[in-house]
Amino acid sequence: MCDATDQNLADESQFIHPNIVATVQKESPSPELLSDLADLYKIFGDSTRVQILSALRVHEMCVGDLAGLLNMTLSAVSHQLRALRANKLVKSRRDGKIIFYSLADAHVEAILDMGLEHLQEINCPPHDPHCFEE
Amino acid sequence: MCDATDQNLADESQFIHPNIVATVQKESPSPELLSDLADLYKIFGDSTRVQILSALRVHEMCVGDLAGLLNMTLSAVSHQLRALRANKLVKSRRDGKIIFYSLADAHVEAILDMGLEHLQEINCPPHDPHCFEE
DNA sequence: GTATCACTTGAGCGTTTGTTCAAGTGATAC
DNA sequence: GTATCACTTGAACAAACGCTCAAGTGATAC
Repeated sequence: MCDATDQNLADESQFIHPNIVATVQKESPSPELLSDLADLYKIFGDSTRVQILSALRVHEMCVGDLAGLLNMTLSAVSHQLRALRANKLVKSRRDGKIIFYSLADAHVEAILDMGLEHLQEINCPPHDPHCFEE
Repeated sequence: MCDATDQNLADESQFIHPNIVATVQKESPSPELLSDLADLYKIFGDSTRVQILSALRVHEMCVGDLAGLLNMTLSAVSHQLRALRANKLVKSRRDGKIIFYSLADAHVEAILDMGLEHLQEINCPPHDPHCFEE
């Protein structure tokens, strides 16, 4: 743990509220970890990849069927599957000539659900007073 | 240009496993909703924005302090705050000349936590000795 | 009024990203 | 062996993205 008087970064030179900045510096995760977090969300931040993940959530699928479902080329889907594989969000098994893809673990589903929940909240739910205007 | 066998449902025409595709089509959310979901995650998919959100989670902050904390220009931070505002992930209040930003609601924290949890699972799962696998 | 502060906004620019196209790999069938 | 199928991969290119710079806005102080 850090000393409470340690303000070597948030001193009086440049900050309007140095004490607040010092507190935030202490309590927020490191920029490196947050950068990894951003990289993870970046994978979910594409329509094609989210559609693939959402489809695989229902059933394992081969690349050709995924391409037909999304109305995209085999190559485009394969490129995105590569990104999903690299980030361990999907796994694959081979059966003869066909390769079946499926979600890597339950965490992927949880992340999808979390986002869908938030979307519903944002779109002014019927009986929720937390509906901002503008 | 579509061929004569192109149909709106997954029949025997182009798919290797038409019944699987049909099931997925029925059970997966619409492409429009999934596109909105991708747009939401896109906001979380940038290191600067995640750092801002993570900082605001600890305490409300003004733009200048955020810029100092992240070691970025006022303009760069303001541009990202605009994106966060547009997606209702942060809210602001004015106090004289200073504008304080804070997280819009608890859902934002939950999404951040979900991602951080997943990162920990990926790096060193408790029962899996498969660390540093590639 | 002018000046300053805190912040926003638009244009410009280099970097990143996602798709297409063409070529290549690995497995099955003959 | 050759042929075909299912899929992958690398290069290329347009579109989207994030930062910088300069100008602009709104509030306070004088």
